[in-house]
Amino acid sequence: MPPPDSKTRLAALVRDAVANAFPGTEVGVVELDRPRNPEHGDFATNVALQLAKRVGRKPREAAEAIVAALGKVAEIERADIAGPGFINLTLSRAARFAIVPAIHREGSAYGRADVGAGRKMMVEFVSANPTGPLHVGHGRQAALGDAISSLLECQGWEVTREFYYNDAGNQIANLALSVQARLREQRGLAAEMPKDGYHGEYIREIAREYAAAHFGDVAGEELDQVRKFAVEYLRNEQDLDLRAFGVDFDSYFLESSLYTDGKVDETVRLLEKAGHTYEGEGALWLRTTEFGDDKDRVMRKSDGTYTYFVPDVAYHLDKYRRGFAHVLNVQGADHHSTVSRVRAGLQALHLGIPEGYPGYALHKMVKVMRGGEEVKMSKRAGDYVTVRDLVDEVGRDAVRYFFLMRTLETELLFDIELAKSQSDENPVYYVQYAHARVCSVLREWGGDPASLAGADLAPLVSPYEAALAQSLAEFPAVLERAASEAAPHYLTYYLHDDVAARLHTYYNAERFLVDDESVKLARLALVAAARQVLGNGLAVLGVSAPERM
RNA sequence: GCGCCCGUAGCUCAUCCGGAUAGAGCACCGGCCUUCUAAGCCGGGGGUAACAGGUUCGAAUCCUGUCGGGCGCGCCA
Repeated sequence: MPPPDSKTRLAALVRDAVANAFPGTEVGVVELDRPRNPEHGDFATNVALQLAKRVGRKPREAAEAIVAALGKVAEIERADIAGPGFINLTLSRAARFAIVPAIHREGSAYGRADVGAGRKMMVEFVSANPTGPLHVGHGRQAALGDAISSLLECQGWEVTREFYYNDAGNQIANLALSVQARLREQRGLAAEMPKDGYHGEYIREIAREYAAAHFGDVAGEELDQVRKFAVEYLRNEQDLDLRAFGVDFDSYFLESSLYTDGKVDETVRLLEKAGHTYEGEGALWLRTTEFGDDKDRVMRKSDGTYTYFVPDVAYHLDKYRRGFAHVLNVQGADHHSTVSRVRAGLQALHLGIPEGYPGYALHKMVKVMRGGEEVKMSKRAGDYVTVRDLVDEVGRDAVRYFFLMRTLETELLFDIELAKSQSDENPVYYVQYAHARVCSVLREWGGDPASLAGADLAPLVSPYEAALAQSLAEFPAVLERAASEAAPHYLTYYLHDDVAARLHTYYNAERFLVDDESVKLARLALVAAARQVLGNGLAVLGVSAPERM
């Protein structure tokens, strides 16, 4: 394991100082912030402000007592009291650059942690129904789910990426009827699209493919056969799209298997046995209101079939039984009502499943703009932008990065013209370019990068170098936060604003391949460490880190 | 009507587990390429953080209300 970074170490020192200055006072976690203003040192803490009232002292006096108790420490060059009572800490140079050899030592493992301790975690995402190609919303989800999975893996979780697809139910029936109608149409027979049919061009394509695969088989238009063909066809198309997008799943789960394996029936029996069901209006209901839902839910309709709610509960019970005590479902926010419903259903089983199970990461939908106008998307009308379109036109890296830059709760605006015509301005290039630039410098230098691990860093004196080293030291904390909050955007902003930007600034301010050998090696060691962090970060996001651009 | 989310620069968005002067990209203005990649760097203009209260030494951040927007409220999935 890596040694604690300077921030952790400083926090511990301050904590001890507080304990010494004010014996018997509960300190809790000491927060260290990185001030925006460099004059405020490398780290600042507000402990004195928070403690002042409790210890009956003025904030500045409390700060003075803490600084006095801190005494002289090798890592800290200065401890100043500022403003209402902030304590500003300035690191010694050695402490500031200690991160550089550590990064060289750890290489691609730098930033990893072990909070997961090898425990199993399932991330379910995309889970598109096989009724059409993947659209931009699925693209956002694919990018998010994959990045969140990678983040969790970085934190020591054993992650399984699962895709759940609904291959049963009305939507599939409509798909089959739609294809069948096109098929008959193409054969010159009487045909009528179902009321809720799918009108996209791809339905005609499936019909043509079907006809080609069943040449001369005039009778071969039975619904069941058409349905199987269409589902298989679309599943394959979706897989191709996902592969082109660089997303791989560990497992695919079929909703239909819940019926064939008897898991739906078993779930119903368990719920009845637990005593939370009742008959009413010809249907079987579950009292989900007893578990936080806002109204009771129908389990079995009066026609004898189940609502989607039952297989949903059966599916999550199955996840739990497969040994996934930790599950994160990445879904569109339009599904948020299912959260309380599924959890209520699981609680009603009385099987000891935790209340917050499963976890959810809900994201807002993607709004597509074309030429300044919103593209209204309708799946049934077949009018929408696919993942394939985006990857072909904008490029995989740019699309992924763009999807990951936004917080989940923001509606994501994807301007097609902008993405296409100005793809050079996409932030991903800025980050990739920073990586390529360092590669270029190291190529030019021609030495062995591994030899930089032991470089003497004393020649590093500029503020650009201090700032860059500080940013590099924050990488593990950024990963930790991004993983625990399922928020990859923390990582995209960090790579862009804190690493790439500082690297570009440094690049413009100083030359690396200077005559003075010791200065050269020190600078190369620093930028090589930056390259490592960029590479590690981009790998987590599923974005390539090019050596040349 | 009820529930969840959102409202920050001309535009797209960060910051939000309370901290010091609210940041970045695009757009606009002015500088920087005989030098390791100018897809870059430096500087400038641009803000009542929707609005009104409250809590606090301190609020974009927490609480309440109002207004505006999105999503969800089926024996559809």
